[in-house]
Amino acid sequence: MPINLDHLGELERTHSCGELRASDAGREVVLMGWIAVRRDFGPLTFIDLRDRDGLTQVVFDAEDASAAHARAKEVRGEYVVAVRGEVAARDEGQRNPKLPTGDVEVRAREILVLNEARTPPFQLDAPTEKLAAEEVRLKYRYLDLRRPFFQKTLRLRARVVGEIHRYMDGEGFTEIETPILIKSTPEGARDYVVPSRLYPGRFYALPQSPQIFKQICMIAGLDKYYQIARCFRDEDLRADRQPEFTQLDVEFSFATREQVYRLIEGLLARVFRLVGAELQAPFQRLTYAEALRRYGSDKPDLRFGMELQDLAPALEGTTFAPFAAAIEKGGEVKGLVVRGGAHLSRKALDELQEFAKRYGAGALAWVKLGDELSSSLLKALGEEAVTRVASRAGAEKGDALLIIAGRASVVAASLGALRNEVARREKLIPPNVFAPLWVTEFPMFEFNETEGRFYAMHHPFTSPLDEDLPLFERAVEGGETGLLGGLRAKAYDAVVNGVEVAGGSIRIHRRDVQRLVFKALGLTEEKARERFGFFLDALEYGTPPHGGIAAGIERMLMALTGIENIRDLMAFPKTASAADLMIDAPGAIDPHQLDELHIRIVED
RNA sequence: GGAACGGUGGCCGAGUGGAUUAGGCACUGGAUUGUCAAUUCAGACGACGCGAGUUCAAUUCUCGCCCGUUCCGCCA
Repeated sequence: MPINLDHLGELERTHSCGELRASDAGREVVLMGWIAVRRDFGPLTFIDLRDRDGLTQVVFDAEDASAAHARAKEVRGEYVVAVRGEVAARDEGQRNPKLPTGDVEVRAREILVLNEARTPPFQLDAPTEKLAAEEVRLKYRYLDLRRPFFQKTLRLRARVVGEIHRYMDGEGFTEIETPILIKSTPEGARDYVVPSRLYPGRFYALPQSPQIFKQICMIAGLDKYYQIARCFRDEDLRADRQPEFTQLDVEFSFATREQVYRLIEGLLARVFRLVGAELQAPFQRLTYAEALRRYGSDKPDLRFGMELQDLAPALEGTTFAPFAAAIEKGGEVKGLVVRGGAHLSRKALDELQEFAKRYGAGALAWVKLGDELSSSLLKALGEEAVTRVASRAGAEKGDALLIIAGRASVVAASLGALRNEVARREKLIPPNVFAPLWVTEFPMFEFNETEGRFYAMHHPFTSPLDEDLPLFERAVEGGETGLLGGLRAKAYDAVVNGVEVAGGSIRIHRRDVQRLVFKALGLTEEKARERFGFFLDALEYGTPPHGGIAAGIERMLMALTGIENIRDLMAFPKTASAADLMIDAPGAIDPHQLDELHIRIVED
């Protein structure tokens, strides 16, 4: 049934719903917001009024203000109202310690109903475990975002971005915008593409990152560039990946790696201070090779130990086929010690094996040092060998040892993932700890087995280590292609708590080195010209040495808050199949629009 | 491209080869002067994701598809 609405008129808010305290008692205030809940006691009615700042309890007393009280009976959940009244300190026993405003209430003299609301499709104040499915919440995103959780995280996000601007400005960087409609470049992720109306059959691409433009800025003498840039990648999604996301993009001239490290350490320290966390600079450093060897990951979570142990030395001469084969073929046998893991059940170990198999592991062997020794390897190796392996790994009484054998890449991937999984399950990750590090010396190239050729691990503009340059020349000009896999790049990632928050490199500024890279990638001079001609030209007009980094805003927030889902850190995210459930995108377009764009749809 | 898990009223959630198909929240009306996820009484609404198959009978079993989440591949 319809309710007659009041006009806001010239009435103005005096306070938000989150800021009144006992010291405000006696003050006449005007609050505006949404009805969170109404509690009706007949002549006495309470309303929790909500806005972005919090909740304030408003009391309507039929004796004090009968008109307002009657009006308050008509409002329902999510109605929008303005309340004028007096702040009153609550009596002992009536305070609500759960609310910052819980020591006061507003005794209403007047209520204006500014808008009504349909009954919401889901409960905004449901406890986390009873929260409506994300599918429903994404469809009604504007309601979901009213929840304090999003009000809080989105404002934190804004504060982070604000802090970044202040820091970069203070460091003398110039904010420069680069275009969104650009051209598709080969390699890297799939592009999102925009058809051109004026050029039939031609397309713009949305940037995967402003990479080339920021290097052009360096060639242009802008010296210190930054931008908070939207990036687009048409690849399958994950809990930490969205088709569009935001990066702090940075590039500066005459850059050394050490300067980049210092800049970003300062930035992350400032940003993390917003949540009261102190990051110790300089950050620890691990080379890519060492990170993989010790943690099985190029973004190790250093909040806990549990390093991978090489068990091959304790297995010399073993006849146990899986281990013997792995070692013989140049693979590895490695394990990780789970402190206090002897209690792990057979079922739990089976689950962990299933987990490891996703990463290509053949099997998961285990040893438990409980009251008595138990192990999946007891029959195959015998008690003595099992004990030797366990002691080699550093396992002690009460521990468990998890072992995987196989190709080095599989052992690293599966044990690295297992390390995180076990730490999470066994609660071995200390709370409120932040462990930042730099991973350095990434390989220049990565061999793609399916395509039988090398790809740039970072991107094709990444500079090799100076000392690897002679090797690089030999590999490319001397045809010793096999050497490419061993070349190291001036590339680096910043990692916090296992989250890759930033990645970058010193770039190539010399035309001759750039030529070598293209050649190594199998790009002919003509192909390179066709795709990057303008850039290769630019490189020949006095390019300063330069380098930079890009830091994912959402990734930073994940590390900062511990929130594991990127969708919870963006206002309007897409589903795992890249759909927007609120606006129902992507959508079909008008045949007339298709004509204009010279596009015909082919049904398959 | 592959895999796992899930889809039951507006929301959460139990359940079953067959019967009037739990319960809670939300909703509507009443009672109610200190609640804060108020309480209480009454009421109304109304669902088994879609399609095919098996069966006398399918929300339940089978297959395919769609949607959501997570993971592998992919993401320079």
